[in-house]
Amino acid sequence: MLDSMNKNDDVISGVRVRFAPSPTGYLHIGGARTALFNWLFARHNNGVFLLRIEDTDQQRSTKEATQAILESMKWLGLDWDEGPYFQSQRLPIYKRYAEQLVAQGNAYYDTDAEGRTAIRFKMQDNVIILNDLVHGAITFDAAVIEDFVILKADGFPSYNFACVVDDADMKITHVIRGDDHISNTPKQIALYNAMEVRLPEYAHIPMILGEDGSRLSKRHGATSVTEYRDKGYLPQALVNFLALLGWSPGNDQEILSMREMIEKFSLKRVNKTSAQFDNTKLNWMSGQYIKNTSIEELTAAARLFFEKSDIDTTGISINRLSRLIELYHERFKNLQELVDQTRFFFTDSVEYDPAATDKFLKREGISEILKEVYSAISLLNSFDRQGLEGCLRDLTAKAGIGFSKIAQPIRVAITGRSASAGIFETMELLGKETTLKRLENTIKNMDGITNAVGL
RNA sequence: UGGGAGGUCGUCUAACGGUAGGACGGCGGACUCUGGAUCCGCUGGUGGAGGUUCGAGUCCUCCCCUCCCAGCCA
Repeated sequence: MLDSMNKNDDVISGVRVRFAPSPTGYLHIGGARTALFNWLFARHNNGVFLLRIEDTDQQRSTKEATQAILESMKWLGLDWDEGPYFQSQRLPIYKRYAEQLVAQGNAYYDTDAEGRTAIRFKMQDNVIILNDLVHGAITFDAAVIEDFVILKADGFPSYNFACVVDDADMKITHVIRGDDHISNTPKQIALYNAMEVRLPEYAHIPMILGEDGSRLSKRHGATSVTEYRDKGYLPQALVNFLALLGWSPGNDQEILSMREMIEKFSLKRVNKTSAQFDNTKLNWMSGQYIKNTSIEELTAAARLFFEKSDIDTTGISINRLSRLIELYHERFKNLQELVDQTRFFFTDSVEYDPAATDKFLKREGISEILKEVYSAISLLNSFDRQGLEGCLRDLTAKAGIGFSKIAQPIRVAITGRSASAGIFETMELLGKETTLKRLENTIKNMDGITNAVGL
């Protein structure tokens, strides 16, 4: 590393860690958090972070999943120094080690009822102690662990074996992974011992659960990094949020840049308790990041996002689009919300929220009020926020009504919604022509309705 | 069932054995334009029962609950 991100004196030298997903689906947020902790640990210690694809299940592994995982890693900003290595390309290595274990008497050939012959590792009757960096010492009685397959009949290694062979071969110094692997660890330690390889350090980090406290699965809605990207979350926001699931910097600071996370990250401050993924708090954090992002940056990102949402922005200048973003800057928590809130800006056929029209338009006297608004502002020479405010406040003052009496009907008429950015700013941005047209259409529709009812 | 891990506000978290604090949410105000924006305030917790101790979220015992491993899945 040319520019060392960490100048603290707690740096461990020679650190090599890895993230080793199996390519059976998208990168989910639990895996992303495991990758993040490994990455933070590597960067904090100026070590090496490598990627290894555990594609040893020929049925379930796909090229598409591998691509999706790599893309998600890049999107999150988790760059790797080595790899990706593919276990499917290392078959001879596993075979060699497995046969050596057989030769040593630590493993044996075993044929099952279906006639498939595999190599099975023989567990001893000893006590195995795992000194975990997060959990402390954990003791296992190896006698209760059954012999397990290390090399399958198809020549592929099983998980525990491939993991140990590769971690040893790739000189991994710290194994940081989900604590669902704690129960696998005594098997892996037994393998290390049989292979006479030095053990890595272990840090088993707590799992991330769904919002109902159960293990993450598809029925929890969005669980993959890809889905959060597609909803328009900023990668840094998701990273920051994930970092704080199971780790804290030791104070009350919640918004941390990548650099700060790297500086402050320590396995000592990783806790043992699983965390439920709370989308509501993610939204809050995402909103914080949106607010801290410049209008220029947001405008560029928003344009891409609008296009992906089938909203044509080609006729809208950067200047005009950035004015829209500026108005809504503090009102959206992800780009999808921006799209939902500002659809009215891009179309002449505004979608009207029925609840909003019921509450603010389909009321007695509203049509008359809007007509007055219409004629008042159509006389304005400078259709800007100051001119509009002066004109409309004047109108309500003369009529002796509260300003919200006209603000809400106008808002619904021109945006279709009961909540929006400031009403003068919105009218200014839409422009005189569009504003008047929408008011006119609204008035026509209302009169049509009231006439029909015979009022 | 056997083995393993873990239980602090609804959620994420903090607390050398020494006043259980922060954040999100929720609720309530304020903003003579909305609120799903912003600001302010409030609410709410150590799974249960014993024990050790001047003092227990923290240490001990028993119980309860959740999750993981026990696949030729990872």
